[in-house]
Amino acid sequence: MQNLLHNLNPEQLAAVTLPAQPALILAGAGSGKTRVLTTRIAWLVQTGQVSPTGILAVTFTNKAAKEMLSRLSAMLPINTRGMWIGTFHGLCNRLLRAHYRDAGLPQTFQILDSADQLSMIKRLLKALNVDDEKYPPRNLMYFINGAKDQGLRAKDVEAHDEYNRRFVELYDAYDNQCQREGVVDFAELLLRSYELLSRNQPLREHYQSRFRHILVDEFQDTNNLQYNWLKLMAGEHNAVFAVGDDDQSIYAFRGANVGNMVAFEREFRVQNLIKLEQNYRSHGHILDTANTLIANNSKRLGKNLRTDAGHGEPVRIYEASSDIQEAQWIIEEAKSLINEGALRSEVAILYRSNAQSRVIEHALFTAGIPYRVYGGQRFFERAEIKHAIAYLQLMDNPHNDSAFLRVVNFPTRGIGARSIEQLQDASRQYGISLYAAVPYVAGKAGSSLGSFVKLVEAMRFETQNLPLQEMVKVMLDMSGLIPHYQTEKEGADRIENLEQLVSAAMLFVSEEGFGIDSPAFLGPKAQATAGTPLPNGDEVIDADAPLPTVMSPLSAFLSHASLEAGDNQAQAGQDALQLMTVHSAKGLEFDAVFITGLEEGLFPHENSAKEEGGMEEERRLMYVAITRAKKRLYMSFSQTRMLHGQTRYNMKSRFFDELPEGALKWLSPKLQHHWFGNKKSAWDDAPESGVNTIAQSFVRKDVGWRIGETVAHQKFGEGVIVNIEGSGTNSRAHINFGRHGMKLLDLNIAKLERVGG
DNA sequence: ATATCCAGCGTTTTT
DNA sequence: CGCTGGATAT
Repeated sequence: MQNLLHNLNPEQLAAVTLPAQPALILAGAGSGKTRVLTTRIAWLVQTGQVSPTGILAVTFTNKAAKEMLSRLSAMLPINTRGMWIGTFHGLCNRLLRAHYRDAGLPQTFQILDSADQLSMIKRLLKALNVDDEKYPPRNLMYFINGAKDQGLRAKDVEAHDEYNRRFVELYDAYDNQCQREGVVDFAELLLRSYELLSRNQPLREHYQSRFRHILVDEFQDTNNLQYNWLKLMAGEHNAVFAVGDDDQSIYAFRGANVGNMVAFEREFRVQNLIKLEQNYRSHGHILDTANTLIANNSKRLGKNLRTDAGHGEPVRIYEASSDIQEAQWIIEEAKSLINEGALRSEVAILYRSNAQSRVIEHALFTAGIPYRVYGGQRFFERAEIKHAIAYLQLMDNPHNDSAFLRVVNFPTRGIGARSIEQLQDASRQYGISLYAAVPYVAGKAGSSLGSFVKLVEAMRFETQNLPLQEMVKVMLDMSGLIPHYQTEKEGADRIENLEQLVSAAMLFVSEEGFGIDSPAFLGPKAQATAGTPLPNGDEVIDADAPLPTVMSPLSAFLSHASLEAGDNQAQAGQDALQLMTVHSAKGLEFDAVFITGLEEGLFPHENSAKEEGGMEEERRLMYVAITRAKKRLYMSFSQTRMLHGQTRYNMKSRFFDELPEGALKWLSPKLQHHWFGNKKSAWDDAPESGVNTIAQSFVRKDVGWRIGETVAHQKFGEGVIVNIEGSGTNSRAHINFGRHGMKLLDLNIAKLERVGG
């Protein structure tokens, strides 16, 4: 135990060893948050205060859960089985699998990912003859998910007008359809288990008496439903240990509610509030920069990071003439960092929106520097994998209409739109799944559909009692997917991925313990004598009953495929520069970080101005970006940028005005906007020549002002001339005043001053 | 049933 | 600019 606690600072130690009471840990960036969480669990177990089965630890991502698990097994001699450590969704899935009957779900219920959900909604709208111009599927999806995240069923949603009433109706119809098909979306996993626990008292009390300690990671990211779920699990007596950082709350747009931190403090009457402000990641100037910036936010719980590391290097700021030139500068700097011995994987290039990566990628590609872009397509999201998964889904639950439609005619087997229409009519008429409706379709369509049903049934029959990876192999053989892709020109990669699916299944079996000697493979009879009672309504059984009794390996694998879509970074393996959005950088750290495109409209993003609290969220995002850097931080912005096919002239980000001058070093002379003045500007010697010539073509000498020029206005401050129209006494200019927005000013009336010229 | 064209659109994302 | 999805042509 001494080992466990040594090397903790006083605040960390205090947090780790708090009594079994509600606690809120405000953990700043790089303050050892994960360490505190895992050490707390290890300490509780090791001091005998709680058995491993009494621990419930919740995270948002699978990555975080895995990290916690692996650190724990390094700390504790005992195995971590029996602890519930996972994502909200993963844990809810576990709960629902164990108590599927009480939850009103079929044993083989399947999980829709966002793409499945959207296609299901589209299908529903079509079936109900709803105008999808008036009710866009995407909006309906947001509506449904938003309501579920608030814990609201269709009947609970208040609609104030006809339009919204229709949304509510469609929400209800959607839920009914899901129930018919035996599928649940992500939000449903949470809502369903929330409802299960709240109406089933014995079950609730069972879990409440089990989980004495509930630990929550990234608490600032919880939505209202998750918060209420936690409240239910905690009951009156369990100790909730919430760790979070309000300054790093950047997911309001998807329902996260920072207010949960304050609510938690109040509702749980938190007596133990500990701030972790000692930062072990960044050098002083970087930290000062972060602190000074975030101090501009008014809604904060209050926290100031400190470091023992010394000032370190100043934060370098660079003004580029164009996005292309910005990219070239980044690459030059990155090159010299690497020459100085930096690892490529320790250098990150961050941007606000994905579209910005293109220019940077292009430059990196040309320069032949290995790089890796995060946020690409994930393994289980690939089309060929989705098709294979759909076959597996049909084998496990043939009433999944989405899966049915995806592969009924893939590879093509002569089942066209007309056959499907007939089938959908029948399914609607009898209120049954497409699969079940097949016998009701007559004629040629009926017979080709019939042979598809026979195929699925043959797959089920052939794979009975086979290990999971063999099931996948048989499915691949019988489906005809591989021959189909063999005839495609780009099919080789797809076939390779399909083969990887077999490996994924194998890996899953070995990791999750669905091995060959697990009861699942002993067949139904052996299972019945294995002595584990099946869950039913009369008896509370714990979700720790050996999983195969509640979930077949196939069901488990399909859950895994939906809940953990796989790696989302390309070209893993080699040492490469790291490119990603600021959002995906959260939780990571790098020796050197570039924050790029720091311009009004981009970062802070223009849309954030419209939203309540939007600007503060952008500032937190900037805070997250800054605090990713350990030793060296660069920030850059550009005077012109190609966005959506047109050139934009942006002001530099307002965030520059909120940084401590003493910690900064401007690499380019300030105020270089006089492109066409007498002085030679810094980038006249730049390797590319596009910008000046393009801009020059817009010079309007007759009105005395130039496009791209920075001007100052008494009321609006500094702005950039974006366009000039008219001439002489009738000339007006569109000027981008950044935070004051775009203005159209009469050049003969407005009193403008040149800036820097 | 597949290829090709064009209109429309464009913040952030995990499960 | 570059992608997606719907509509049309072969």
